Amino acid sequence: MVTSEQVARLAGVSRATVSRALNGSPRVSAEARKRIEEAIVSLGYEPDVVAQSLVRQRSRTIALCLFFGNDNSTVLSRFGETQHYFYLDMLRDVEQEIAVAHYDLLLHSASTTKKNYIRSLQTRHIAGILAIAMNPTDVRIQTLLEAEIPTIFIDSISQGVHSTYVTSDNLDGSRQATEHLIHLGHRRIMTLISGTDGPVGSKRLAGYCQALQQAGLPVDEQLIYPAGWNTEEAYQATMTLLRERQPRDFTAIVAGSDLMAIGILRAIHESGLHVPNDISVIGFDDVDLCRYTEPPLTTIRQDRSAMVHGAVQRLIQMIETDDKQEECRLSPIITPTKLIVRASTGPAFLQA
Amino acid sequence: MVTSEQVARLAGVSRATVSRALNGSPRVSAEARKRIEEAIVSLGYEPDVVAQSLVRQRSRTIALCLFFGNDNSTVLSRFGETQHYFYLDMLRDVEQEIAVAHYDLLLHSASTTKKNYIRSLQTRHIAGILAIAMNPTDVRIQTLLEAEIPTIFIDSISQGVHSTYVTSDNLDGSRQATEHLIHLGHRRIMTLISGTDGPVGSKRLAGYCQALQQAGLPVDEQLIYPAGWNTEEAYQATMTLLRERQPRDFTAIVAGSDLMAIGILRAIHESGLHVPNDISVIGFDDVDLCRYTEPPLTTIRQDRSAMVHGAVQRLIQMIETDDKQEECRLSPIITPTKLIVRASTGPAFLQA
DNA sequence: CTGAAAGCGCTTACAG
DNA sequence: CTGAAAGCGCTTACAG
Repeated sequence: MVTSEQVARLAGVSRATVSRALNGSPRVSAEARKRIEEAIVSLGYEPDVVAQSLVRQRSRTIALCLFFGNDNSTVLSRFGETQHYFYLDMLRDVEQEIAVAHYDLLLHSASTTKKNYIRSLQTRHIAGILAIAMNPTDVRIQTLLEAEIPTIFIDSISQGVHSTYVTSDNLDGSRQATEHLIHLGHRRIMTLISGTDGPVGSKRLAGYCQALQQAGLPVDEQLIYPAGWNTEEAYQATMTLLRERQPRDFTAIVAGSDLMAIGILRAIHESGLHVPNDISVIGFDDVDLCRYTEPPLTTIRQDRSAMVHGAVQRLIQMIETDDKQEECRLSPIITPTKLIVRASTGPAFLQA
Repeated sequence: MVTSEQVARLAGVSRATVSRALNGSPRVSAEARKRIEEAIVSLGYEPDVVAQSLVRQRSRTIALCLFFGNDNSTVLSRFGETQHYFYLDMLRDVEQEIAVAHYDLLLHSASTTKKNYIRSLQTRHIAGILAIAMNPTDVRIQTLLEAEIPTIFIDSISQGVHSTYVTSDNLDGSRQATEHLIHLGHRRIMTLISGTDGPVGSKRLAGYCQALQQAGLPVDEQLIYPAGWNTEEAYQATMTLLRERQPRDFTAIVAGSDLMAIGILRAIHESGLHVPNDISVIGFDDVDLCRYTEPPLTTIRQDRSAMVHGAVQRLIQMIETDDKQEECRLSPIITPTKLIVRASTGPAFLQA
């Protein structure tokens, strides 16, 4: 490995000067800077990131913390589960943004105890944390808040001195979805909804209710059906629904998410019914898969790019003000949503 | 931050002894060890990982290198593309295995030049690399080989002093798939295949041919149709196929992958045909999604767990022998595949 | 503008 | 079995 010592020798200066040149200090003469740059190129020098982290007491690394279960699972462990596909789609944008900002991304596996978890983040001198928690009451959220490491939450309404959050306008999105169905003539609109105790589910439910009320339609308890976020539970719930509700008392379904909608579509198919002629279905998220469902899924698009961009910018801003020992309370970001019409929704006139 | 200095003071020993106790050296008295352990607990001490990495000249970090395009993209950047879903499913198993072995996983974004890429891995003192390259001629494979960092490749046939690979028995899997269709009475079996210049595609094509030959069926060039690994290209290819082949000269399709099969199913649906009554379709990989396609997809399962377990064990073994300055050429691992029958394949007697 | 020196938190021969 | 000392590769007051 080439060290700064070798660069210094070749350039005829001290390691201190090499370091200054590298870090853009103004206190380096033009000649010295030139010789150093030449030496760096000819030796193929690149500073040792580990040594830099030690002396700076901070590495340019951002840790990803995904709390999807209540266990001490690994970051990606539950990505195979359909309820998390949306966040997965998000992850690649996260990596891209973080790379542009010259940070590394660490998938650090949670250790057994709460305290150790923070400690291990600290002993790695993590610069910041990007956190996604499915369960709003997950104790690890509080743990992160206490760690005093700059943290940005996605879809968790958690704020503090070193943390803030970014989320979609879930209420408005769900309102648009429901409104779309109302415009198509639907009057009995079911919603299969998840996590109404959490920030995402509760807003989506509220948006559904708001659209009905604005249209002068009653909010019927019978039309609000709870289910898990995943495809399988949505499938099971729909099967139950179609079996029990005879004659059927709804003509459309607002799904809590796209992956739930996929389960719903499957249940409707299996029951010998047609989408959208018999039942219209609308999703939420706009994952890539929507184009390939049968039929292609009408949905509400979350602006992933805006969410990720906002999240990373906020996080880096927190890291930098933290470096200067300043306090920094940043406001959250709420990104807009948008209706994407495909083929799973249609007019209600075909129904009884 | 609690340091080893503080632990040493509290335990009445030197930092050297604390370090020895921590690293399981036998040269520590029972009493000293006991006092040190107590001090560690009472102070909540955990060693600084960055400092350890510096002095050991090696961090307990494994870098993930995914080369999916020919660009300098980030690790996850192309995961939204359907052709990579299988590897994504794999990634969570990778993380799990690596966590169990007490290593961290780094998503390190590729820098611009070939040389810099290795340098930046080195300046981070990466212990090992887990690499997946879609394109067998990707120059970065060679770059990795030259880096002399322990590397395990998945699905790339690359070996060296510090590297080996793990892959499925793609030939046998594809043979099983084709045989399954032959057993169902199909005689004109199409294959939509990708990357026949690479290790995966070429083996799958070979398996298809082998099954036909063993059954005494001719290998007809007309039945081998190249397409990209992704859903969209498979969809387009199938649409073209169904349009151009009138009357249709095949009754079944062996897809290069599950995600290709999804595009194929969609094209068949849109053409007004039925799966499996008109055309049988079989995939490859057995991703989670297979259960939710319409109809559920018959496929060949790759043993992800075995692949990942083998990969991580091999990698760690290489890291450890590398630590001892020993040379270590490990043999590759070829994991078995298995036919999973669902509803997208059926008997051929319904066709003309 | 520049260099000598101290220090980040650990580990590891070396001497005892 | 144990401690003092050197060292991993860098940065940063400090003095000039």
